[in-house]
Amino acid sequence: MPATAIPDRMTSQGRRLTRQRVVVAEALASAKRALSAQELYERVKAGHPTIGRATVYRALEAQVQDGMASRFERDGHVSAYIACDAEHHHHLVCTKCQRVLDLGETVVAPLLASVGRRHEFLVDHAALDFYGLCRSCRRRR
Amino acid sequence: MPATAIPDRMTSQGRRLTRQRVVVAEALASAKRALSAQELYERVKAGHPTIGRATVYRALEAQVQDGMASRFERDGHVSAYIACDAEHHHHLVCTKCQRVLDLGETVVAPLLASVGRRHEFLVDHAALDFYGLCRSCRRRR
DNA sequence: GCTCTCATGAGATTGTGTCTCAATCTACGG
DNA sequence: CCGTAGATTGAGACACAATCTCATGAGAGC
Repeated sequence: MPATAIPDRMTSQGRRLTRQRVVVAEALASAKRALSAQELYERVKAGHPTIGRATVYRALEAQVQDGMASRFERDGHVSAYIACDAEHHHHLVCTKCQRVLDLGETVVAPLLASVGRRHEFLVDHAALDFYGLCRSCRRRR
Repeated sequence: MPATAIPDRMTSQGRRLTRQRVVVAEALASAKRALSAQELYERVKAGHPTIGRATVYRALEAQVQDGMASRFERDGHVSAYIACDAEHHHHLVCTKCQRVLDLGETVVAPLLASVGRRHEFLVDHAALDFYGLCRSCRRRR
């Protein structure tokens, strides 16, 4: 039960604050791991049976735009989402337990800079997410 | 018309050399830019009207496995493919003209190493592809 | 409260990618 | 050079995530 006022961050861009988006944001924040839109939809639906699939998709898209969540690709062409703070950073995704570790921008900044310099390439965004096994899943092998 | 003997690289893993896979490989190699499976299917079909969609998908998958092509995600949950040599490397993808520049493994190796060290994370694979504007598209703005 | 919008929800629709299976073709041994 | 075993193909059906539509319902400023 975080004391963080999640709703405060959801009214940017003239967006209205609705109960549904709050519910989706709280569900994602409490998951502490990467979830696909479908998985999140099912979780939310347990407590709010009338919520629509499209609403969950739209809420997730809004969260990504507002910097409250991050999206990346899971095997099988499925988007997965993880709640995160607004600072731009990247992730280590455990392909087994779906837990996510943060990777600070400072670690990857040198790489981004050298790429832009060496190739005269204007980097818009980078898929800088690492997939593998986290420490505990690694030991369990 | 490259003199490179493309077929020589397609018989690994007990795979049989078929006309269809050669056609797909040549089409991708001559594209010089990233193509989705669907785009490639349409190109190939122009010269070989009886080829099946599934065959193109299977051929692309085989090429990725054999290190002859690389796959990455385009917006809208679509896989795109680019022909490349067997050395493992990453890419700079121009989101406007779909041309692809290579990014040598040496540039990203330090990052991979530091990630594994600092987080005790066993990196299986990383989405280390950069999306943005290449030099010529950048100037055209 | 009222009103103007925007958001929602239910389902249809889209589009990528996978699967099935009989017919066909490759590779290889004789 | 031919025959056989088994992988590959092609056509379409299928699975699935994601998007779109549009009437209904709810947010926010007055």
